[in-house]
Amino acid sequence: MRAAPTILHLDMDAFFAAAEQAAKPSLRGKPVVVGGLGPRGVVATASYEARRFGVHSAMPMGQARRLAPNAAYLVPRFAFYRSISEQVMELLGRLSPLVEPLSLDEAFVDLEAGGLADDSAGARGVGERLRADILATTGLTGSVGLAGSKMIAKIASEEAKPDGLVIIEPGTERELLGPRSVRILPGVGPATGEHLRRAGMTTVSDLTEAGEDELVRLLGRAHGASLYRMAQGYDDRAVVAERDAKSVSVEDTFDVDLHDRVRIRTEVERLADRCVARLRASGHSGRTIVLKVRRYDFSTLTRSETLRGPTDDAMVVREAAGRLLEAVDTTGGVRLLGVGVSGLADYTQEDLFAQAEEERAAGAEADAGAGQPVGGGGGAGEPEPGGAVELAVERRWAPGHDVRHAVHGAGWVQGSGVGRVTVRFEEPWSAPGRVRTFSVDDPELEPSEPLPLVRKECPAGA
DNA sequence: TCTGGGGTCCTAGGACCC
DNA sequence: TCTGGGGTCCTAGGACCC
Repeated sequence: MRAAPTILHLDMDAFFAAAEQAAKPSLRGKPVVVGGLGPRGVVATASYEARRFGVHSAMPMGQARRLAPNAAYLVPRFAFYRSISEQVMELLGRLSPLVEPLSLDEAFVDLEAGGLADDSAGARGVGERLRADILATTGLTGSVGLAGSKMIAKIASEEAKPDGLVIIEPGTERELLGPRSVRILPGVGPATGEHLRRAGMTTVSDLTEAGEDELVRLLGRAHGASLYRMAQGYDDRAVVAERDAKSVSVEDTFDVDLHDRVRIRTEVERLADRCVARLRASGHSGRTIVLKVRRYDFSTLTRSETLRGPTDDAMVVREAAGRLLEAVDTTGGVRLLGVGVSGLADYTQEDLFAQAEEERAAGAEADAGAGQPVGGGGGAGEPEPGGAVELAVERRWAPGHDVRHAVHGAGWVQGSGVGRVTVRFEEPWSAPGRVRTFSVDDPELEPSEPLPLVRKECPAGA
């Protein structure tokens, strides 16, 4: 809590969808929906044009398609969004050493620590300059909230959306929050909101009137106490630059439920391998292996096992996940499987060698007991069940992905099916382009990298 | 065409230890 | 000698966030 609004919250506007519109001139001003395109996909981000049809994040894709049948539907391209995000975070880093990213498109910045602003007018100047710089370097808009605390800065950026800046002056928080729904407070989601409503509390001032004891009784120690403070506009959480990862996990939802135990087992092993790859890439090893299973009826369970020491050995994680799976009833079918590792330790070379040996020994004991050694021959090179070729084609020509054609130049996949792929030829800085259709195995067509959204350093006079 | 994927934090009970 | 109290670790589940 500070006397000047020097905590800045930046939130990029409809980030994934806006990035796609910036890359694809023909989509500007049109409804765009980014998300999973499979039968069980959900919306990640909807452009403002699509939101007018009622489409929003986390909505099932099928529902979005009914609401906005003429929108463009695209799969997310995380590597592309990450590269834009890095440019934005770099700009934030120029404002202060204290930058706390919350996701690819959101961050807190402590302007006081940066020494660039110590009052309201200064903060506004920094915020407006930041928005201009973001637009100039990425071609995208972001909204800025400025306040004396994280919570209020975040509420301010929400009010500023889209493409705006809002300052909430310290001292005005309580009157601002009082009449608002409890749902604007961080940590109040559907369940807590409903809980509070049943207790007769719908606005923030209802919470302050109820008092801390009542909220603690209703919601538990930590949640109740923190909610009471938030409701009074009191929030002294610091902006924290570096936070250590606590877990790494991967999960897959399958287009159709899995029933075959053998198939389920191989999927778990695949997930274990992917999880370990991510774990190692992050420079960690971990001690607790978690298996997640979502059944046909959406009921979800987790089973975990803690090893004697941290590991980043794929076989160790596979075997642990496999043991956990053996104790799970999968009759009726499985819609999602996940494998995670928590209890992370920093990776060190010596540890790993010694621990791998130790776990191998422990694994051998366990196998002897269970009588179920992991079969040889399993692994990445195994033939896929039917549809592998179609799947590869789908991935290669996924909607929204960039391509290059030997004659027509740069473009992106608008759609594909029955052996054809439709490409729109345009670049971020060109006029909307025209569409052409090719065979999926046209030798002149190949996938390519995203183009920068803003043209670098044009030669003089351009 | 009903519900993604990657995380964080909290609670609660039992085991175990002092 | 019929029943304490606190701390930590582990497991499972749930709420929430983007």
